[in-house]
Amino acid sequence: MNAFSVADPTTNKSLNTLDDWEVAAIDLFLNAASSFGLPKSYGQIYGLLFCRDQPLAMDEIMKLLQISKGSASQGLRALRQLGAVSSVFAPGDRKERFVAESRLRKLVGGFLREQADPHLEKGIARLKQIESLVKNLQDEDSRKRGIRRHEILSGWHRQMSRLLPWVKMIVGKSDRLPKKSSD
Amino acid sequence: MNAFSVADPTTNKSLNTLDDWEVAAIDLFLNAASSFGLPKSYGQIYGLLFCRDQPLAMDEIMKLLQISKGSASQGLRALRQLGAVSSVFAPGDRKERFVAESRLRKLVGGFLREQADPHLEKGIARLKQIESLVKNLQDEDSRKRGIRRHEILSGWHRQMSRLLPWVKMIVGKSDRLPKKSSD
DNA sequence: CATTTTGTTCAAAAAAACTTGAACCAAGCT
DNA sequence: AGCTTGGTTCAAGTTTTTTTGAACAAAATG
Repeated sequence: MNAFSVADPTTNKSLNTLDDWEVAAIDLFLNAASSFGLPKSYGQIYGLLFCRDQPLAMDEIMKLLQISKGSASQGLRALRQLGAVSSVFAPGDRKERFVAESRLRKLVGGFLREQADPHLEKGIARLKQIESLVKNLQDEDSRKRGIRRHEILSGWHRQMSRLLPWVKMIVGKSDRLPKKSSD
Repeated sequence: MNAFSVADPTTNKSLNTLDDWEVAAIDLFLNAASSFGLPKSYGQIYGLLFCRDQPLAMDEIMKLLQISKGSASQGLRALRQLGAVSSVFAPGDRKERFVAESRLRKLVGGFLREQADPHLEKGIARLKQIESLVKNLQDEDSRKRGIRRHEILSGWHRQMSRLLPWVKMIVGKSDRLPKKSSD
C-alpha cells in the first residue's frame, strides 16, 4: 500500500535522503565506532538515529545507509544490547522503530558494562592461572621473578577496577547540556 | 663469535624457552592488546619483555615468540613510540636490546597521548565541519535539529577532554606496589 | 673493499573482521 | 490454510588488517 511515498513531493524529504551534515555526523560515528573496536556499520546506524528526532524502522535505516538487512539487524541488536538504542512500537503498526540514546552517561555505562567489565572478569581468571603456574616453579630465582610479575599485574588489575567507577562519575557530570528542560 | 651460546648447557635455559607462566602472561597481553585495538603481535612482544628481567634482542624475541623479522621490527618500533618499551645497548655490543616499561602510569600516558589525543583533535575538526554545514541549512526545523545535535556532540567532546587528565591522575596513584625500594 | 651483522621496508600472502543475501521463522491478515 | 510482512540467522563473499620474508640499507669487521 502507498506505492508513491518515495516520490511524493509533499512527504518530508528527510525520510528518504540524508542532509550533508548528517552524512558528516554519521561518518564521525563510523570513525568513533571503529576506534572503540566496534564494527563501522554500528557507528553508522547509531549516527543516523542520533541525527533524527523521529524513530526509524529497519527498512528506512537500510535504505538511508545503503546497508544490507543482515547488517541492520545485527547492528541494531548489538546497539540495543549496549544500551545505545532503544526500540519503540508505533501503536497499531507492526514495525519496530529505533531511537538513539543520547545521554553520554548511559552510553559510557553500557560500553563499560558490556566491554570493559567482562575483560576485567577474564583478567581475574588469567591472573589466578598465572599465580598457580608460578607457584610450581622449582628454580628459586624464576619463581621470585614470576611472583613479582604476578604482583604487578594484580596491581594493574586493581587500578583498572578502581578507575571505571570514576569514569562513570566524571562523565555523568553535566551531561546533555541543560536547555528545553528535560529529565 | 661465540657460536655455542645457544646450545651451551650452562647457559640460563630461559634464554631459549618460555616457562608456562610466561606463555600464559604473553597470552594475557595478546588479548589485552587486541582489546585496545593494537595488533596481537605487539601484545606478545610486550608481554615477553614484561616477563623478563634481562633486556632481549630482536632475534631472541623472534625465536621465543616464533614471529617474523618484520613483525618484530614493526612491533618494537610501535611499542617504543607508545613508550611501552625502551632500548638499551649493552656496551661493546652492536645489538639493540629491549626492556618493557612496567609502570602503568607511563603505559596509560603513552596510550592516551598516541591514541586518544589524536582522536580528540580530529573530533574538533569534524565538529567544525558539521557546524558549518548546519548553518547553511534553509529549513528552519532542520537547522534547529542540526544545531541541537552539534551542541550535544560538543558537550560530549568537552567531557571526554575533561576525563583524560583524571584517568592519568587516578591510574598514577600507588603504581607498581612498593617493595624492594625502587624509584 | 668485501663480508658479516643488525635492522628496516614493503609487496604479497594469510588471517581476521565485516557484510551480504537467501533461506528461514513467526505473526498477522484474508 | 495460504499469503504477506517484519525480522533473524548464518554460510559464503568481500574488505581490512596483520604477518611474512626477501630485498635493501647502514654500520662494523677484517
